[in-house]
Amino acid sequence: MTQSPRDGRSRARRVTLADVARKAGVDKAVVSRVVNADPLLNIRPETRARVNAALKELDYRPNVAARSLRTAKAGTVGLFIPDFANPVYAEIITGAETAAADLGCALMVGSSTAGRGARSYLDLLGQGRVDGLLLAGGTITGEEQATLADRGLPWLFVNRRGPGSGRHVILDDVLGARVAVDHLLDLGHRRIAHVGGPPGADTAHRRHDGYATALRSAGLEEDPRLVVQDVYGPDGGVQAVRLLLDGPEPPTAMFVANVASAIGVLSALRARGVSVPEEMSVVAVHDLPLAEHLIPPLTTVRMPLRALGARATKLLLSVPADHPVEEVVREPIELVVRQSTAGPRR
Amino acid sequence: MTQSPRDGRSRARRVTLADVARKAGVDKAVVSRVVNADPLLNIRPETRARVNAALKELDYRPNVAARSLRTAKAGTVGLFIPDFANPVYAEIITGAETAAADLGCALMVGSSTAGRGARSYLDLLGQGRVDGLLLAGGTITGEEQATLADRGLPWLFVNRRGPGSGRHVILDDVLGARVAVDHLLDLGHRRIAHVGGPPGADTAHRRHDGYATALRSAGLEEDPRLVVQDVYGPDGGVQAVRLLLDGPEPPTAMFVANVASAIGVLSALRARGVSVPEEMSVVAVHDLPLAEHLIPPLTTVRMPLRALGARATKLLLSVPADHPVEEVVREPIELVVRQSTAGPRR
DNA sequence: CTGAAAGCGCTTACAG
DNA sequence: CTGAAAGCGCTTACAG
Repeated sequence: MTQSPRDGRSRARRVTLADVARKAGVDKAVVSRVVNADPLLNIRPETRARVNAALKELDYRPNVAARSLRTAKAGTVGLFIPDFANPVYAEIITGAETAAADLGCALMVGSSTAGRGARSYLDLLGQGRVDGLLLAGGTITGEEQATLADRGLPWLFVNRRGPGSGRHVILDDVLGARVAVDHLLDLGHRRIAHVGGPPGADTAHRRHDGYATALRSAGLEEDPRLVVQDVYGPDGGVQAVRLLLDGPEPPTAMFVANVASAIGVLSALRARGVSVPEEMSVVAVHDLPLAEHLIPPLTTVRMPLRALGARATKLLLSVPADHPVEEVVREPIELVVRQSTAGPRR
Repeated sequence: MTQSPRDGRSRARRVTLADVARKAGVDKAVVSRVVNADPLLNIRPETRARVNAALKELDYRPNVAARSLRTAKAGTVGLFIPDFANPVYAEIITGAETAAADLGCALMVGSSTAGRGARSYLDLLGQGRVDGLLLAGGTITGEEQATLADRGLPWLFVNRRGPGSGRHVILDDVLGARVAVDHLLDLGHRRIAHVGGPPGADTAHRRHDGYATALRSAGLEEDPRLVVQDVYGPDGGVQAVRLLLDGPEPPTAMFVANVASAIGVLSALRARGVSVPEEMSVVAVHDLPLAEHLIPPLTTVRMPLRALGARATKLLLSVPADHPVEEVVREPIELVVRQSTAGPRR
């Protein structure tokens, strides 16, 4: 605790509403209304001009704490993610950040990587630090959810459906998966494996759905030996390749639920001497700048992650906390064909 | 503007200090001192117990806005980065987040990806939203820096030296580069290229320094035709490979200033049929989980990015704004040898 | 050892 | 058309 009087903040006293009011020769209530563009304010143009001049001259900025205290609104939305290192969340964050800024709000992102998990993040939020909380991916315990509800904090699950919450915004993962699998089917593949996400993940569930649906539409039956579930990430992909290639009748193509897993899939295939796409086609969900530079460049399905983050932010801020939100973001999903997919060798 | 009275926040009135005081039968000043563990408070053990019981029973959480208004401290530190998608920043963020939490602070991260750049982020911060600002990477214009100073907001450059600021925390990039280049020298390489970062980047400058120093220590002279500067990122790497391989006397090894560029280097080398490490060794700064799964697995120099983020946060919060900070984080730098480096073919 | 009071900087009915 | 006043929930000298 440095309690020095010269700690840099006290340098110049901040400009307050009262300063502006004095300079403009009006009451601070008037200044407040001008600042907030109160539509009910009926003010003489010359008075408004005087106020605006004073505002500008003194470079007035409202004190956020005072405003928050008075209005019981923080002007901030929280976003909780599992890990900053996951580029999928980077896209969601960017979308949320943009939307929040458009609404005049700040965004406060927290992750569980910092160690203590969602609980300690919730503690930090305290009372009034955020107006609502976006919960992206990861897992929230029942206790944590109860804590949220206790605090009267509106929350919204992003990219996953919460346990019976009825408050979530997701992407059309079923369609995304279908697009990927249809691409493989169009190329002529019939033995198509699915490198799925972890059993607990809602996105994994929905992508598996899309995979099954696509096969069915093509008159194919799902072969359980061709479906592997593992963590999203390179290690999951490595593991999946081992299981799939050691099976009795290996696939000719793989639909990978996540681009991070696909990185592991490509490296494991190479390590085993399986060439892509000649001997194995690979397509994954989520496009990243990286995908183009993998070896070979990876065919992906681009999902509207930014739109997801933006939409979630808007809904969190506009829909009352006790109303249900169950939205699927309908921005276009795009197949990005690169060099990891080709027809099966015959 | 939804002005509905049922907006979810008003559901249950929040518990205030006064509620706790009433329940415990003391004045709220006492509760405040207990909550904040005021060392000057001399309180009868039984009174303290009563207060603590009431605190727990009502599940009291201080109102951050009220506290901030009173103390003129936000309890939040801001971190501004160029892009969430860059995994290097992910590590810095995680370090900062952990340190902030340890100090009882929240972290507010903003990026310039959201469009409007540093200026609009600064506007959002308004007055009192953060106690200080960490500026990682990227570029800050003189005007922006002036704005910062005007607001009396302490700031600190992270992983770069600000223009004459005298307030920064960086890593020992010179050493990191030396470690990488020494590794190549030890393997027997003599024609070692440098795929450097953009001319404006301070880290690029320091890594180039380390490269030059290492060569000199080995009695070698820097060949300007073997040094290429380009953006940090796969595209920069692709570009660099083209320039280097088309030269008169191509290198046998490449020291790449950034792992993101190395991804492009590997893919470009492969596209040109140059095998790694047989015909070309590649080593890059920054280790990522990804590096192990590149083809071939990439040899890297692991830099203490988390420690950097953590240290910067601590310094920002403890060193007065008008004092200089010029620190190099001395956590260990580690060479991670994988399969992209080998002796030169002869 | 504990209480009463002032005040941080705003916003918002209300009065004139 | 503009002003005076109350109050959001804290913290902190100060009084007793």
